[in-house]
Amino acid sequence: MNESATNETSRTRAPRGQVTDIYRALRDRICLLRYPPGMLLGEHELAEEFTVSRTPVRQALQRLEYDGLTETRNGVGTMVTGVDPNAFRDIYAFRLRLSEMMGEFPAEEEVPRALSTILALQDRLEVLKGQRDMEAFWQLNHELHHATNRLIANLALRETHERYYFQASRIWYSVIEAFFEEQLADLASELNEIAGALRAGDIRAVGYIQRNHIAFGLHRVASAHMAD
Amino acid sequence: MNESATNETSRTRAPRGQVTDIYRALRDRICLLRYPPGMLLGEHELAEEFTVSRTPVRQALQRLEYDGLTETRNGVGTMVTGVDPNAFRDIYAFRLRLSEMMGEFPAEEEVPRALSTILALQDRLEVLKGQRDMEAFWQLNHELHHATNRLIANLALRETHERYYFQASRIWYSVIEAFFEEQLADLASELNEIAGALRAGDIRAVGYIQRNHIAFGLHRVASAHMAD
DNA sequence: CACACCATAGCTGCATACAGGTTGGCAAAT
DNA sequence: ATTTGCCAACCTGTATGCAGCTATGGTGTG
Repeated sequence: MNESATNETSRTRAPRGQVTDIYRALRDRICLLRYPPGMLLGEHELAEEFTVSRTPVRQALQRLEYDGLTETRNGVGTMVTGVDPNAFRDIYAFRLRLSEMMGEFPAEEEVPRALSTILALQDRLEVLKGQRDMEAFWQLNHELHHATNRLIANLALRETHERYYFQASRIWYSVIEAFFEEQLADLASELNEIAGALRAGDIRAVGYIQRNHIAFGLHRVASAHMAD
Repeated sequence: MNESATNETSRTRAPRGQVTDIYRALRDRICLLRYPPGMLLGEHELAEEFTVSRTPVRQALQRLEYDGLTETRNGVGTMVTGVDPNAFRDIYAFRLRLSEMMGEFPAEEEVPRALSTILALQDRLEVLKGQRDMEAFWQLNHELHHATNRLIANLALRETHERYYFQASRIWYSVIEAFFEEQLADLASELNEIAGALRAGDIRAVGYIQRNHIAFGLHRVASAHMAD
């Protein structure tokens, strides 16, 4: 099991060292829902897995807590945070606005790379249609995010865009299973639209496409919660 | 010397413990420029000052590094980061957009408290006009920021607004002295305008006022850098 | 006198021991 | 049988020792 294959996230201010590796591994596990909300993590246990002492593990966990992905309580452990409905609405509303903003800071030179990434993702999505592989689906979403993130020329916006993507990604937990086919179709058309926009070199359009699909997802989650 | 008087910053996800105290104290010192860019901090030294071991100090320093306020190099120490002109432009452009966004998430119930805070700040600014007390000026700016920050009803936007405020505040380092009177006058009119907007209950206006004054500051910094 | 090399002091990164806190279960009393 | 109080196991928070790295100053040589 090669955990170090954290596919080189868009390093904004490239930090280095094994702490960052652990951080990324845990963050991906949380966002890929292999560590579902409410799960309790032990420092000693993780230290054993990564073959280090508790110290670097603690550092990684503290960064996760700072990101709002976990919550550490003395004498208990570190828990993957759940989904606070209020925070959830805030994050989504904010992400809508961030996506709309993307077009204001276009990184033109990244368009070719992004396009080729998107095309590759389309192929992989085709393969996915037969199965019901959640994790692969998540991975695909992640890579789409990274591809579009690189189209942002503004460092601050890019950081924020990424930050809240990770926070938002866990929210699908409750709806992912119920709406799997719909989301698959949605992602397919999103990829299509983005490919078209990139061929036209229109980064602003990419932002709006992303915004709309975030809104669709928001609607889906909202209706799922109505059903409660 | 009572360092624990870190005037209770707008706790978004209230973390507690002495690590956070140390973090806030150091962050304020950096943003108040008592620790100027390039300054080297030693863990042992800080540990002595706060009467703790290196461990909590290290945690605070790591959070500062994560915020982009410091940079830690092995074998050397932790250095207060300088001002990268590119990052500087990005942060300012982003902050402009964030301020414009404020009006979309108004926290109406906070208006009275904000107004009374602003009025108090006006009085304190009057006192300041005679002297040339940089630190008091900074403190005033900080409190203005906190007052307006509370007017944002969206947690994600509020966090981001705060995050980049702290990053941006250090940038004035190079211009603060040259433009002190101008900035004093600017702050006075900003307070006036905000007071007016708050009396009208118009939070959107507060955002636009803030946006404009950020833009003024940006122009000032830019022209100062032209002079190089 | 200039330059290169090396030793050394000081710093951060990591590991580990200890202290403080929380939880769950067991036992005893009602 | 139920409830209550206590204790023990486990977990995080903190302190400290050690290893690795960096910079600097002094020394030896050209």
